[in-house]
Order: sequence, then structure tokens, then C-alpha cells
Amino acid sequence: MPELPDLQVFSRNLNKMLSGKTVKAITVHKAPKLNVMPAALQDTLQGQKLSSVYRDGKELYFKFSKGDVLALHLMLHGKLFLFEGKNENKYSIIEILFNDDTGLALTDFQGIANPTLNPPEKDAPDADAADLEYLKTKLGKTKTNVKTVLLDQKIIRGIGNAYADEILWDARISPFSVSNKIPDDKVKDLLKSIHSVLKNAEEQIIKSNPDIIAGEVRDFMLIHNSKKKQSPTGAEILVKEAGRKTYYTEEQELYS
DNA sequence: ACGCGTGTTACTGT
DNA sequence: GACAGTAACACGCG
Repeated sequence: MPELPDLQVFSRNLNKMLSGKTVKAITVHKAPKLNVMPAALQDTLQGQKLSSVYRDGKELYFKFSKGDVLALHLMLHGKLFLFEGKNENKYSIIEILFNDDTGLALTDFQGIANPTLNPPEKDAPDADAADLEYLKTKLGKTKTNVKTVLLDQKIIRGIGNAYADEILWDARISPFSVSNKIPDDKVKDLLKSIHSVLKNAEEQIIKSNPDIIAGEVRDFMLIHNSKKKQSPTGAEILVKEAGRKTYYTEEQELYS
């Protein structure tokens, strides 16, 4: 369930806690989508020092001293746990044991969180880094509603269902707006909101959960929040059910 | 106690 | 081919 701001905070905390440690062993418990054989993964990473941990799109990247990267995608329910000695966590996907006998385990009861060794570089910019020209061009090319575009990881990476709603409310654009009908100055607002909503969320999470490495924090959400009935400016919050839920208000302009 | 929720892929239908 | 809609993964949490 974690989204970009959560992952950003996890990555910073993991970087602080783990970088500098050397890999003693990798154990693959259940990772049918892993792109290499478990033995090859172990061979590659064993003995390498963890140089840094960072976020890339919705994945956590663990970069090692020889340049290899292990990417972890948490999907809906992936959770990270630190352990000492032996990993006792249920639903383990993969675990990394370090030379000092501490380790990191990725778990997922659904079994869909997945590791990738040396993932190919992605074309789509991260939400943090997307610029206005790019966004204008991409939106101009599609008739899909704008929320679908924000969620499309091939266009812009890192935004999930909940933050898409927060961002669109912040920009006062209806999630059902037709992408190529949104005027340029509104696209500018949208980009501003992408950056500010995500940044603000990250700050809120750090403030309330400075050491978090798993789970999610969303009680500060203004619109995508089932506990709230009204937006901060007093409009009734509406909910549209379509697989994932979309929360919005009539304050948001519909371009169509 | 039971309903809600998150991402991705794969597939059907228009 | 573009786009919409749906199911599946299967449990933790409040």
C-alpha cells in the first residue's frame, strides 16, 4: 500500500540503517517473477557492500559496490523487516543477510511483491522529475481521463491511486477530465500540484513516523480519505467506484 | 465482525 | 489500435 512519499522515506531510512554492510547471503523464498535464477542472484551479490538505497518510481533500489542493483517492488502489500540472526517473518519473498548477522526481509502475504536484479532503465520520468513540456506533450496525445494518465507508469512514475486524487484536487482538475482538453495553464497547475502534494506528504510522514520502513501513513490525506466528508474548502467529497475508488469534489473543473 | 484497500498484468469487449 | 472494464493475487487492519 505504500506510495511514492512512503517509499521515499523508507529508502532514506534504509540507506541510513544498512549502507556499508556487506552481503553474506541472499535467500529467495518465493519470487516467481525474479528475472534471474536465485543461485545467480546470490553469486552476484555475495561479498558486495551495499553502497546506497534509494527510490526509483515505485521501487526501492539497493545499489551495491560493484554497481549491481537489486530492485524491490512492494506492490500492494509488500513489507520490509529488519532481523537479527534468523528471519522468522511469515510470507517471506526474499531476504538479505549481512556479515554482521543482521538482515532485511521482504514479505508479502499475497506473494506478488517482487525483486529484480539490475532492472532496465525506464524511459518515463519520475514524478519528482517530470517537467512541464513533457507533461503537456503526453497529455496532448491522449483522450483518456487524466487520472488514468497520472497512474500510467509508462508516462510518469511513482503516483498511485490515493495520491492521484490528492494531486487532482490540489490542482482543481476533475479526475474525469479528458487529457488533451486540459488547457496549458492548467497543466502547469497540475505539475505544481504533483510536486507539492508529494513533497508535503513526505514531510508529514517523516514528522509522524521518522523511522518507518514499512506500512503506510495516510491520515493526513485531504480528499482520498474515507473519514472525511468535506474538502478543506467545504465541498462535499464524492466517491466513484471503478475498481479503485476515486475521491473528488465539484470544486474540480471538468475539461471535456 | 466484516468491509475496505493498494499495483500490475492479462484478458474481454467496444 | 485506443480505450474501458474486470478479475486475480489473498490477507491485515480498524
